[in-house]
Parts: sequence; C-alpha cells; structure tokens
Amino acid sequence: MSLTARERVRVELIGEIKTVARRHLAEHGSSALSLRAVARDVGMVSSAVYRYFPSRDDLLTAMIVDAYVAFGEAVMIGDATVRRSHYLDRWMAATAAARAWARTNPQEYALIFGSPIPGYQAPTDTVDPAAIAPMILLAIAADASAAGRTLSVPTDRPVPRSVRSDLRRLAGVTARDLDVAVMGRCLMAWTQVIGSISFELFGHLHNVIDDYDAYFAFQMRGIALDLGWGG
Amino acid sequence: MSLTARERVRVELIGEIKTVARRHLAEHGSSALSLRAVARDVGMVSSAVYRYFPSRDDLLTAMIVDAYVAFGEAVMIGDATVRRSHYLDRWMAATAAARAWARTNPQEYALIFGSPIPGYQAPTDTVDPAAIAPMILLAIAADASAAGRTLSVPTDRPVPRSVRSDLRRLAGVTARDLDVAVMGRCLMAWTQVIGSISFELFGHLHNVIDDYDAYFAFQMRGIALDLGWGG
DNA sequence: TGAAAGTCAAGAGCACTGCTCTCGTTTGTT
DNA sequence: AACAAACGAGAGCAGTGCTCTTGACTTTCA
Repeated sequence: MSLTARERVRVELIGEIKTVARRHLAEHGSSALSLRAVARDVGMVSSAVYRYFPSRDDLLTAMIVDAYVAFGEAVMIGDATVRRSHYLDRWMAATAAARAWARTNPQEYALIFGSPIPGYQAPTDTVDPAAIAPMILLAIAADASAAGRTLSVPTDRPVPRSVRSDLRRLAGVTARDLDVAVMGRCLMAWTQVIGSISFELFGHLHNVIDDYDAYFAFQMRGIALDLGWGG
Repeated sequence: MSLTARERVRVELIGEIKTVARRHLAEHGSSALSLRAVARDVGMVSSAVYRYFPSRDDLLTAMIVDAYVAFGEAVMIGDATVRRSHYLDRWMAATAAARAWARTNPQEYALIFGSPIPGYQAPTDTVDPAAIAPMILLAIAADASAAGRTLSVPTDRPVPRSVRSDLRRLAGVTARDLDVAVMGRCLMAWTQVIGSISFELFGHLHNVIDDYDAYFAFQMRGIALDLGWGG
C-alpha cells in the first residue's frame, strides 16, 4: 500500500533536515553541527526536530551512514569506468575516485575516517555501508588473482595462525580463493589508501609533500605493482 | 636569574590545569573537554583559567603538543631498547611502542591523528613535536640503507619529477643519501603504521581482525621485509 | 618607603547548546 | 463521531565558551 499523507511528509521532512544538516556539516564541521541551528534553517523549532531524530547523535549517525554510502558509490563509479580486465587501471581509478570524493567532502570524510565521535559508538546500521568501498577494492584483487596476476607476492613468509584465520574469514566474504598472503597485502593496500588520504586531508604531510596528486598516484601505483597488477 | 614567586606559581598552575585537562580528556574525550569543568576540578572559577589559556582551543593545542611529545618519546624509547644494527628488530620495537602508546592513550592519539578539530588549525608549535616519531622511523631506514640493506627495493619504477623533488627535500632533513625509491617506501611505511593503528582504534577492523597484536606485527614485519631489513 | 603598574581570582552576564516537558492542534483509525 | 497517535510550538533546565568589571594582591620603580 502507499504511504499516508503524514508518512509522506515525514520522510520528506527527514530528508530536508538531513540536507540542511549536511550543508551545516560541510560548512562548520561536525562538532559545530547544532540541532537548533539546523532546526532554524528548516523553519522549525528545535524541539520539533526531536520528533524525527531522537538526539543529536542520531542525526550524526544518519550523516555517517549517508557518507559511507556516498563514498562507496564514488569508488564504485570510479572502478566501473574502466575495462574489467585492466586491474591496474581499475585500482588507480577507484583509489583516485576515493581521494577525489574525500577532497570534495572533507568533513564527511572526517566523519567516517577520523576520530570517532566521543561517547558515541557506531550502531550496526553503519557496518554494511562501511563495507562498500573496501569490498570494491577487494573485488579488483579477487578478479586479478583469479586471472593469475598476483604471482609476484611473496608467499614464503610465515603467517601466524590467528592472522591466517582472520584473513581466511575475510576472504570468505567475497574472494573465497584469495591466497592468505595476497589477502594480507590487500588489507595493507586498503589501509594505505585511507592512510594517505587522511594524511593529506588532516595536514600531516604539510611542508612534506607539495604535489599531492602525483604523490598519491605514485604510491597507489607502487602498491598495485607490488601486487603484480602491472602491464 | 630565577623565577619570581608569581612566575613560579604561574607555571605550576599551568601544569596543574594541563594535568586535570589531560585526565578529563582521557575520561570524556576531546569534544567533551570543558574549560569550566576543568576549572571546577582545579578549584578555580572558569574565568580565572582564561588568564592561563586564552581560549579552549589553546588548552587543546597544549594537549596536542604534549601528546605529540609523549608519542614521540614512546617511539624513541621503543627504538632505543634494541641493538642499533638490528634494523628489523628496531622497526618492530618502535612500531610496537607506537601502537602500545596509542592503545594506552586513545583519546590523545585521536587528538593528533584523528580528524582535526573543526575551525582550528594547528599552530606552528605542533610541527616540531609532530616530527619526532616519523623522524625516528626515518633514522632506522637511514641506518639500514647506509649499511646496504635496502637493495631489494625496486628502483626501476618511474618517479614523477615533482614527487622526486618532494622526497629529495624530505631526505635532506635527516637521511641525506637515501634513495628516492626507498624514501617513498619509508613514507608508505609511516602511513601504514598510523593507518593500521587508526583502523584498530577507530573500529574499522571490527569483526574483521580478532587478534590485533598478531595482525599488527605481521603487517609491520611484512613492511620491513619488503624494505630488505630481514635476517 | 610609597605610589604606580601589572597581575590575579571571582562573579555576573551574554548568547548559545542538547534535551525534556507540557500544551493545544492536526491527522489517521476504529 | 470518538479516540489515540503524531505533531509543532514554547517554556524551561543545566550546561557551555567567553567577556567584562570589580576589588585585592604583587611587583616594580622613583
């Protein structure tokens, strides 16, 4: 059945609140996101907003979920613009898309990859959206591995039992027959992507790197080459 | 000459305020750090604290500087416990010390490696303390490289001109004759250290990695082996 | 030694916040 | 038509960062 008039205006209002909140977030940062200020912009009194978001943290959680989804979609689109069999190009496009999204939406990026909001723990709503982006990068790795392109990864290094089991479990989600050593490198690669973007956005490479574009691409290419996706 | 009575009580009071603030920070998180609450704990009225810290951000900046110094010292001590010529062991000890400090002081770690405080930009006071830890890791690389232990790093990959210049400039600070390719890998390694710790602390590996101890050591060892510090 | 200058703690006050509660009104259901 | 749920508005509470003024205390210097 269709929604009642009241339900329709409710989802619409929730959307409007989120839109205004997103604007405030981008302009003033997460800690300055004021429920009262958002309410003023929407044209409501603050207590009315509480009918739609039980607390400020709930509004923030909605922002986080949306940010994860938007980030994941950006990476997905980046990956999708390239021929499936060109693993290096897919990796470069997907990671460049991740960085571009982060630079366009720094506050939302900080929301999901910066320090967690104090006194707030991510509800389960965020775990699925959070997995979108890394899953795409894993898919590239799985495709490349299936095509036999990960032979240059050293597999003679000992992998502790517990690490092996963790990596196997992770591989079971999408890339069932990915070698454990390759899986470990994929996780390192994912860490490197977010670490590099965070360093750039949070200013940790200030006065160290001037040409972030070239530096990021250089590092991402190095990772892909280490994984044997070159050529 | 010595300090006057007034100056002495002043530095003492600044220290006490910082100590209480550090406790509040550890207990309630950075965004809940209230100048008024700190003042109450110190036994002053809030306006009195403003004589010592012109604003809340200044108090936070002091916390950031202290955190950088403490973090850097922890890494330094970790590195210092190992024979200078054992590069792999030094790397493992230094990075383990970094992770241990972060796990012991998560809020202070988040302060320096999490999202920057909105509307706040790090003053120049923080750049020197911020460099302590990465400089130590660079020193390990420089020592290893001087001993000819970085031959396994591929140097046949093209390095863009701007990246080459950035890396050369960085090398000029401590490790003058470090190869550009090795320098790039060192920066990747540093990114990996902070990225891995942040992922763990900020919960991005929740339900992915169970045995963080083993995982972190495994990844750090892999990085060192890639750099040719094995054996 | 004594006055001027500087420093200090305290308190009141402003504008803001998250959040709760109550009060009529509107809407959907029975 | 009657009732319950949902709703917007307003008042109010406790807390925040920060400013300003006031009166007391030190330090400095003539």
